[in-house]
Amino acid sequence: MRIVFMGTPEFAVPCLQALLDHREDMGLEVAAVFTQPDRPKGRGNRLAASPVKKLAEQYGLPVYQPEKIRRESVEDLRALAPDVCVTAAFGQILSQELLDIPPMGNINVHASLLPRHRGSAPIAWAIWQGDEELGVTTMRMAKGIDTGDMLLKAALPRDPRATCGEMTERLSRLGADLLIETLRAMQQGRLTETPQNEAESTYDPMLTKEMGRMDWTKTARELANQVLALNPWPACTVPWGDGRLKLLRAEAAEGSGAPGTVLRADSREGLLIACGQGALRVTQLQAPGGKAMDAKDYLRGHPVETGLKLPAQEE
RNA sequence: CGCGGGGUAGAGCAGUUUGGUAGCUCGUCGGGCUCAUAACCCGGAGGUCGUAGGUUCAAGUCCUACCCCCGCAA
Repeated sequence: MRIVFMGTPEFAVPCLQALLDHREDMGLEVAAVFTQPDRPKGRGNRLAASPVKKLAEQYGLPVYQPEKIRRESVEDLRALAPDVCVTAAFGQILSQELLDIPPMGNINVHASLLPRHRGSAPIAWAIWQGDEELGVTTMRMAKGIDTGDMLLKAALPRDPRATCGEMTERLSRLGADLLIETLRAMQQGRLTETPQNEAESTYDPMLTKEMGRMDWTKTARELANQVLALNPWPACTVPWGDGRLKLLRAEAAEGSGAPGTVLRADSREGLLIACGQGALRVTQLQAPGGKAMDAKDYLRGHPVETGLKLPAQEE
């Protein structure tokens, strides 16, 4: 089975790796990899290859990095003559013209239990909304964003301590296994396609920095979900000195006071802040210019006054 | 040459401007108080101040080079 793989971030890496691992026993052949162009990144603004590109290069696979795949790559893809096209967090929308090329169709690995959480940040939104289960779905690709028929699903129970970053890692491995299962079923002709229930579908927008602002009038539980959901990016923040304090991990706790008031701040209790209902215990944070550390460690060197008031709602 | 912060006890920090025998909070060890304690009191251990060189009577502090870490922006 001749495959063209399209993916970009860390989440897509296990999928590509899985395809490569099953070249022998399943007769898979990765003909080429499409990924987003190198972007300036990090200190020094040097161009950085995507995680998928790095893996592809390790295996000497042909790499295509079109700025606009719909405009630039129709002929390339046609020439590659794939049987099937597999995508995972590629970051560009494929046109119908591209989707029509592989005779066995297109398979996408999406990091949610569809039809919930269509869109580009499904894991963060699932955590933020307090879903009891997170998961991955393999699907056919269709016009529209994440609207195609579903193939297989796999789920994990919600972990009240896990950040979006950590869940992304777990789900990426789950997704890779599910992809292999899906291809195996396809080869054996026992793949069933299930249309998504449009009534139950939700589409979640891309994350933005503004979403990291804290509304302390919300419940401690909601805010704890928000903190975990937005870690590592864009991260929840509160005004702090000349900059902003990042809240990286938190949990709902007991406590009451005017929303935004620091109730406790010591190396035993951590940073406890009053919410609309209950209080949020910040357990890991990052000060402006500093690195991430446990709240308890931070407070040893940077005493915080009890009673300090953070803005209950920003702008 | 994108902008910037930093490397000082196990942890988090102060001290560097105005060189002069290394300090704070927590942890840790021992003792005490207490029905008891994460509380309190007393006492102790623990640091070649990132590396190399230089200036000086004297360098954590000034100068030079190098290594490592991190934040922002994108």
